Amino acid sequence: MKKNLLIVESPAKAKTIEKILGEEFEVKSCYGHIRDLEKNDMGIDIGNQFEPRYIVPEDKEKVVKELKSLAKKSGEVWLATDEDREGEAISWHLCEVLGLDPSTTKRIVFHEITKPAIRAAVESPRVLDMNLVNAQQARRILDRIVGFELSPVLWRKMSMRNNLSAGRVQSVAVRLIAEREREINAFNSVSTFKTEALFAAQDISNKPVTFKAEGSRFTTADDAVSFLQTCIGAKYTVKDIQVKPARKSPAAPFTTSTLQQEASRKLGYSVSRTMLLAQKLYENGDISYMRTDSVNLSETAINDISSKIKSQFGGTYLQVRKFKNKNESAQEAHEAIRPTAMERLNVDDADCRKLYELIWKRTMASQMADAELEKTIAKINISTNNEHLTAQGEVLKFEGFLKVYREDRDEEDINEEETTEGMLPPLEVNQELIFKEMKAIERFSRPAPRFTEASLVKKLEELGIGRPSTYAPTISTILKRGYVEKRDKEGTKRDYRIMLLKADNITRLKEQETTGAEKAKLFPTDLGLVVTDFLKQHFDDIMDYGFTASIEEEFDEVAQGKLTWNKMLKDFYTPFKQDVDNTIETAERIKGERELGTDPATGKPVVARMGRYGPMVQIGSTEDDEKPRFAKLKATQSIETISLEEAMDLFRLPRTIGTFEDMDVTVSIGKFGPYIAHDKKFYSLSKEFDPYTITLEQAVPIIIEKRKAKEERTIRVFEKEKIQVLRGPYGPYLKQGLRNYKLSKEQQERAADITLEEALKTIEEIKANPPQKKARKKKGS
DNA sequence: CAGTGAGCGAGCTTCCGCTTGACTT
Repeated sequence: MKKNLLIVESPAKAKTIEKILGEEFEVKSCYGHIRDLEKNDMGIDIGNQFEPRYIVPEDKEKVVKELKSLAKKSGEVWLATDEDREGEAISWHLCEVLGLDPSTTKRIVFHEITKPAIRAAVESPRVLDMNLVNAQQARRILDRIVGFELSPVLWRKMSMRNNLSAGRVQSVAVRLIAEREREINAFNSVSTFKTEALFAAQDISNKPVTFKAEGSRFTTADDAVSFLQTCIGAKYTVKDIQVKPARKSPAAPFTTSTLQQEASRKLGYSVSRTMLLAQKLYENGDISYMRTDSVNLSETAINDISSKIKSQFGGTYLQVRKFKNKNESAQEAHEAIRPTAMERLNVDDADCRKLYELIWKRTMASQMADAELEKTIAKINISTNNEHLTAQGEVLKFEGFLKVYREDRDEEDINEEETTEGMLPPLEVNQELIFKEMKAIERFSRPAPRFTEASLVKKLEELGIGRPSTYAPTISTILKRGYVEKRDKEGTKRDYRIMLLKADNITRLKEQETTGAEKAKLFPTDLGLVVTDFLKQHFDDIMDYGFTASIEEEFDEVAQGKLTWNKMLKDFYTPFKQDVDNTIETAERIKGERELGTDPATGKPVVARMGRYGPMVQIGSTEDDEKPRFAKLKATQSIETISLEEAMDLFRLPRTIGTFEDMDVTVSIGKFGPYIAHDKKFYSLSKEFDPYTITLEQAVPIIIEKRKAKEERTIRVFEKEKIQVLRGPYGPYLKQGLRNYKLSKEQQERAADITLEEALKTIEEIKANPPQKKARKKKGS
């Protein structure tokens, strides 16, 4: 009997399933989508009911060919792609390409790669759900329309660069970052004065300890001082003690988004690094599938985890839990991310180990008992006024899941008020306390922090925008387009006031703190801000945070057969296309201009705006007789925040800072950043030097150093032919003019002896037979 | 390789969501 062919999406999955199914089935993978819309003319016949034109992309031709020939040879073809909208569509495309009848071809689904789940699936095949397929087609076509109509609008209206893009997901992601930045810029920090007292006491073993109690907050320094004055000479008595039990529960097992968040907080990984390592672990069979929005664990997995918890910590630590997805947009085609075998505590690959451990711990904790705490709150009376102080303590009574795992929190979720920490010494009601000191400390309110990659993913997921497979690529896209930058920001120093009451005396102190320092955060560029403003102004509905959620509702209606996909698209397209046409016709070019003031020297206006080559400042206007002066903004400056003073500073380049070897040394900023020019040669400046302040004394050693480095790199020179043998990071190589040529291993070893003849011959050979670059993707034809 | 900044218009770019590899100027 011929074997049946079962097709799944992922090759790693195919291997596992083949083992489970045995003789009857050959299991193959189609590597995701096998067809896509043609790129020419959008790939859609808009006038003809939005009829899509599908093609097999070049990089999928091989897979499709193989599947076709296998399908011919096999018995029956079974489709086992993921059970969600995209998976259903992949199965339909397979039918179309392999010539299968969608109304009879066997379609099976499972949410976990376990023997019982797959056996059960094979027992009850169904056929394709064409409504679900149509919902996917509607999703695909709408995204194509939005992307391929909006992007060209930007090309027309922006004078800068020509690979700009816009889309349902990326443009909203940029908007989130842009708006957060403006919130931060507009934030007015307000300070309040937080009071706290220190008392001396003895702990259980009679050791002297101090503990803290908090009082009211005051809005002004005077109020705080007045309060401290009323406390002079006071007695402090415990008025009331409350002891309350409390519990903490573990977080759900990982989804793609929560894994990215925790790997970012605990390990400092970027979203793409996390996915790369997770992919390795998955391909190695160490973890379940890593692109998932489900928090569900299979029965098989729960049994495995349970027995591991029992053997390692004992039965009191076990608490089997079923987690539910909060998120409505979740499609739950897979399990949560978990180790495939809990007995494996670690993996060999050093790069993957930390991530694996994180997944292992989170998975264990999710099925462990609550942690039990005891919270103590003591209220303390002040004899000289009506205020009171509060001391809080917390004791862990039973560790529960905290034995293995504690979830980190985002900056923005950390509430400054929560200061419960440590234990309180034993206290009794009516006990008089030994007062040491009381402080009123100035504290400033803080704006919301900038997004990290991971906190952006969290926000997108909350809004139902994007999918587990696209979070990492979306971030790459907005970075690549230059809408957003990932960087650190140095903090600034700030004074804060402290009023100290000690030994019946009040003293005023001043201390310094650093504020606003950020690491690996997402900042919008001027380009991102300007494009966001433009899109919001003209395509408000697409930029709305609720847009995806609302069209998802319509896709659901299509999936339920209550709405036809063509009608849905028509209702969307008619007003959208009008907006597009309107915008092309009437909207002004995007400039993002901001007036900064007038140039003190000439009285001419100074503006900051987007130019052809990026953000810049300009003195005078192009209509003047005299040509305006231009200067590029520094990387950390923005059109929105640059001051007139900072702008005028930019016109200080190029500077001549002195002479060396009888020739001028000048400093400027060029295409490749700041540089020193001397004797018609250029020397790039490293970050530690500021071109605006660098001195001749600093510049000369740089010139000498670079000359020396160049000499050391040079192995041989054939002056007349302009050929050099140079030492590079990958060993010796040839350079003629501006082009580099590789030397063979054998040639590298005797680089110093290479003759002019041999060099010329090598270059000729390489020119005649250029090294194969990776084949460029051809456009859909 | 180290400057540009008007408007015109060749010919180019672009979306989101499934999936993995093949590269080291």
